Amino acid sequence: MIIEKAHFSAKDTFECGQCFRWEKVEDAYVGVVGNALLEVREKEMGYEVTCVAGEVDFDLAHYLDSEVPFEKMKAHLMGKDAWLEKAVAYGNGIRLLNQSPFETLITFIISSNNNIPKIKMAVEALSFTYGAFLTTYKGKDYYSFPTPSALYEASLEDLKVKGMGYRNLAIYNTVHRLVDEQIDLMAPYAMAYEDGKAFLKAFYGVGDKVADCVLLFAYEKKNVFPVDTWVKRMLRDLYGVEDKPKAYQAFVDGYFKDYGGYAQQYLFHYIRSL
DNA sequence: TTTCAGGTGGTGC
DNA sequence: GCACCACCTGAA
Repeated sequence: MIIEKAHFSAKDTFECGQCFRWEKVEDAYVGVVGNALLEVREKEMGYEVTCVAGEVDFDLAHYLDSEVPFEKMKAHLMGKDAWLEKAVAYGNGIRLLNQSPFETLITFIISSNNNIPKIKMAVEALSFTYGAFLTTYKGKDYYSFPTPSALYEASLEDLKVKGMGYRNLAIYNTVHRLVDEQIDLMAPYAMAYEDGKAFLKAFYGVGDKVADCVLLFAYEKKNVFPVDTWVKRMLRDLYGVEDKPKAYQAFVDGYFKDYGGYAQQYLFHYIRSL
């Protein structure tokens, strides 16, 4: 599969903090998605996506969010203000990936009060121990992200030492509830934003920010605008939003109503580069 | 040695 | 509601 460069860049997409299993290997990006090891390599005519090992049993174009009307969206966002204009130009190739609900839920629970290198290490450790071996590629072993039933076998202590730390309880509770209560993680796809958020926040360790990230990155709620400390700082410095919990939400709901998820990613990516 | 990092839940106003 | 704090951990 070839993706045109007009509205895609591997660096922008895989390094903007939405995913934790893609990394640059030599001159290409390599990542595990589902039961496949994918490679994205820049060529003259566009980015070539190939399956290195395993099976692509999902819609690859949809995973890469190819259906968005990028011209229209970018024109809309760039017209809003000078910051968005710069941010969209800077992160022009960002795509909001449509990721697996379970993997996104677990990895964003791990992300709370944490940083990207440590999150990546913890996710790799989980996959190595509880996932399925895919292949060895360029000297590195790759494993799929574990299923709920595989993670069910993990003890609290093992989750702790594998890099989850005190978040071990949140992971353990979430996985055990999913399996024991046979909770259907497909349900939020059909829910309105507020219902999906309540569904996710019912899991221990999931608050506003993690719930919003999962809704945006997995459940395709593309107007959701997750607010973390960086975004708070940005809203305060760029838009003069008052430093109070409700003020952020009120501003975001009003100002970033359309394409809020993309607006958040463009701005987030941009301010972190300054 | 102290502080901080891409939050959350518990506690006490 | 809102403010404050502990919490695994390791890098600066």
